[in-house]
Amino acid sequence: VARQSKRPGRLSAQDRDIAELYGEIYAVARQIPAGCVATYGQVAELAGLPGGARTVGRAMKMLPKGLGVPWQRVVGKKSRNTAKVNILDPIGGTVQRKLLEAEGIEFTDADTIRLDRFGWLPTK
DNA sequence: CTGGTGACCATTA
DNA sequence: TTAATGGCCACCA
Repeated sequence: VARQSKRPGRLSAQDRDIAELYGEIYAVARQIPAGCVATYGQVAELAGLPGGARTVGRAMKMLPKGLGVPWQRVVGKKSRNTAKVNILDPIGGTVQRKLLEAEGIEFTDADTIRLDRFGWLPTK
């Protein structure tokens, strides 16, 4: 199937446009209540992007300031029941932990959060 | 187009 | 538990 020679409109993620995609991601992130965290994969799934965790990460990276999106509440997954803040990240760095602690989130380790205590349970 | 990169994740050893 | 591997998908050179 020689379909790629045309480059129609890069519809990799179904038929959603990129801007709409990021808008959806930001909309989901805004729904995370203070004092809770959600994983990248969780946000991706709620935004209609199963398996698009990296896309969420990229959306957060390019997040414009002043949009009111609580980026600090989107964290990486460590194990089945824990999430982690990447302290080594040059963007969020240690700032993310301070912001989360200011919202009442407690760390069980230098970079670990227990999801059974602070994980966001979406109100289906 | 190709190839490399990464605010990720699941699986395997 | 950690480390390595493969997959994922948008972005960039």
